[in-house]
Amino acid sequence: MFLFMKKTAHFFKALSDETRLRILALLTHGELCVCDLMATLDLPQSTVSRHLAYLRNAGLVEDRRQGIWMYYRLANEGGALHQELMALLEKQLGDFAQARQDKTALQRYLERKSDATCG
Amino acid sequence: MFLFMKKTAHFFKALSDETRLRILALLTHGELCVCDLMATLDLPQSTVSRHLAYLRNAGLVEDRRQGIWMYYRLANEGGALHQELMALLEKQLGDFAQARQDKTALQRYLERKSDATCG
DNA sequence: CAAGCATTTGGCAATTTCGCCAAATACGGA
DNA sequence: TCCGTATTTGGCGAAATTGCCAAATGCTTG
Repeated sequence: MFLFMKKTAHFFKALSDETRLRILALLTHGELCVCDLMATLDLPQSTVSRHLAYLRNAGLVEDRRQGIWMYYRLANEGGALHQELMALLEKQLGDFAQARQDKTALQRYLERKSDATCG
Repeated sequence: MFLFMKKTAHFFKALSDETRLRILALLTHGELCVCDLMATLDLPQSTVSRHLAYLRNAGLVEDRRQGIWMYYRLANEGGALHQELMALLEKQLGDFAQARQDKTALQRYLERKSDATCG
């Protein structure tokens, strides 16, 4: 049921910030831990956490706790508009210069990351 | 070229307000004058004008001056993301309760409107 | 339960946004 | 050019947003 404009406006507001778009682009490659995101984006934990909370409230991501780590992934529930919009985003987000850069940074980080940490 | 996140974020920000979504929904029925919009939405001219300016800056609508009247319509230029998003919106905006209500109000207003005014 | 790491939340300053009134601007007609 | 109508813009206060630091919370392990 995605019939209320207020909710939809909130949904779009969640998409209206560059940092959140970067996070969503990274999440199109799969579930990630907060620490992965802060390392990749080079932002303080609290900033990343705030944006993730914003995305969760808007229904764009879902979280999962595993021990001390919180994993976030793209949400796949939602109404028709949500579904189609997410499909569109997953298809297009990778085209952004910033997203490509972030993807490289993520890969480099994941290679170096010790198995002892999350994931 | 819709490759810059900042621009895309701004685009989504334009979609993140209920009043602007209502305006866009009305414009899916065709070009409208500012006075049509303010009568239909029951909002002051300045408020409508500000939202239209916001939408124009974000590339979502185009304007056309005819005498003293300004007509606004949905923009059809833009990159792939813009195009697909607009198609999605035009398809779905009519499903909102508020949009249906506004559409009725618009029709009623257009019937009563004197031919002497705009349009 | 104490320590330590991962994460969230409180709070602050700077910026943006929103709705509205009032003033300015744009245009057409007398 | 002056007037009236349509529209935009300036400016105000209230509210939301953003990024960050610091403090609080959650969870696991000893």
